[in-house]
Amino acid sequence: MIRQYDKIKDMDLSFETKLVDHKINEMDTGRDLTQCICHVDMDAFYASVEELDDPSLKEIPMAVGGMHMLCTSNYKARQFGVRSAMPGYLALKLCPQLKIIPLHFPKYRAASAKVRAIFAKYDPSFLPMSLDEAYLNLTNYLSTSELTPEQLVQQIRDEIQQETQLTASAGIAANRMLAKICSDFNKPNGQYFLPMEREAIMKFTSNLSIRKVSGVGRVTERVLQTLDVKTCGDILHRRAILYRLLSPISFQFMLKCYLGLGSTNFNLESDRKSISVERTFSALSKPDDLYRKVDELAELLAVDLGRNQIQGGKTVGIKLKLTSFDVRVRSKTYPSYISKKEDIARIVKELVQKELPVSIRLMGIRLSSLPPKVDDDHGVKKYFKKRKNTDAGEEQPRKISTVPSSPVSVLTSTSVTPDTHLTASIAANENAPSIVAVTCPICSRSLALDNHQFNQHLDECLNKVTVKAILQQQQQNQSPPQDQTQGRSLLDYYR
DNA sequence: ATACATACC
DNA sequence: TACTGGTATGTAT
Repeated sequence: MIRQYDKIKDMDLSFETKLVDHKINEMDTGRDLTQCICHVDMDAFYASVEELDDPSLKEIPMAVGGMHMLCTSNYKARQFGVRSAMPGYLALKLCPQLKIIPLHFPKYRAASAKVRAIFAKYDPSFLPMSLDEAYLNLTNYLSTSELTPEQLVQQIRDEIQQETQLTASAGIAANRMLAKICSDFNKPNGQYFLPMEREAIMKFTSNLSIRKVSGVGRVTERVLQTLDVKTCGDILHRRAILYRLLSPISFQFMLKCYLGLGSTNFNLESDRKSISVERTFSALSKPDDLYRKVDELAELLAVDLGRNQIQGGKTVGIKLKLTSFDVRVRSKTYPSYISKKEDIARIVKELVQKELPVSIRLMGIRLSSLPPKVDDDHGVKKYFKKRKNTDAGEEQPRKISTVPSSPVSVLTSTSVTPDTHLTASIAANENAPSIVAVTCPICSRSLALDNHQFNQHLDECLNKVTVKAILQQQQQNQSPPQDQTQGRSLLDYYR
């Protein structure tokens, strides 16, 4: 990617900038500020539950988990650098006095149930993310109450503390992405309210470390750092470069970060794409042992399928982690849906067999290519539910990576007007709202339009059908483009 | 369609 | 002793 970057960093990207600005404007205008979303996060949940049972644990550094992995640590332990997701033995090196408590899931589930009962009072369709974390849509409740969002959330947190003697932190904002970030701001036992207003949100994101955004991990952070993007606000300055370097999905996610856009939709189950189970164990290599594992996992997966009301999947996959820690993933797709545990086991065994001989410490099996979710809604409701609207996008960011090249050059390369002319025209347009002759980069037509009209024209031009048609036409009319992949990203935006 | 990588908790 | 474990999904080939 660095090479790609070097190649384009000195190029004239004013057209890309224009295109991206158009997109930004569109997204900004479509912003939904009508919802009040709250993210509640219990403080050091498992550790706090353990402290309830044994208050003496509060006085010492303590963590919950095992030698292989810790799930949570109390705040005393965090002072030593003991974190969740850290192997216990390593934590002991940092903090030899650390007391490690084994997991007691039934207790955590019981505590979680109490908390969830409270959530349900304020939002019956609250969205639990794990035992200790949930999103609430407070819009409805607030509309029937005199309380401000902050007062309401304070009340909810008070209630949690009364009922469970556990503390929670919360974030209140216009969407899930922002609420999640806010819940981290005054942790532990605090809350942060980000008003559901455009200006407040833009100010908030402008200085917000990109790493705070859920979905941006260590790797992505580093990649972005290379491009001088540290905060969500930085994305604006680098928008043209990002547009050229990132995949359409990643780029759109970047724009959402910049604008502080996120989902307000709580229906996660609707677009699940796969279901899987995996287990780690002490090294196995005898085929019989492996096949026994397959049967165990197939059983678990079949149960999970039933519990989630999933009919089956056409693709069956395995994951093997060798004792060398290498990971192998294999899969096979069938014309019909696989769901019975016997069928799963049989296919998985075939896949495993091809990998023999192996010595593994983990086996996972997966079903994907799931059937489209059956909509059991009757009546008019479904017409509202089904709309996979433009923005409905969950927080689905993940992989940042390069896209081979930009679609723009292939589009402009066919236009009668050279790039330089085009950008000059647009630039002229910028400062003088008068009518200027431009060549539309999409349809190549010469147009006499003012800035507003030009944008409107872009709108019309930039829809799936038009773009597809044009790309097709270009492929016919033109000697093969230097780069076959070029049409891709632009199409993907409007798919 | 398949393999691999990153992220979250 | 020991670098987690379970699930989802984006991206490259």
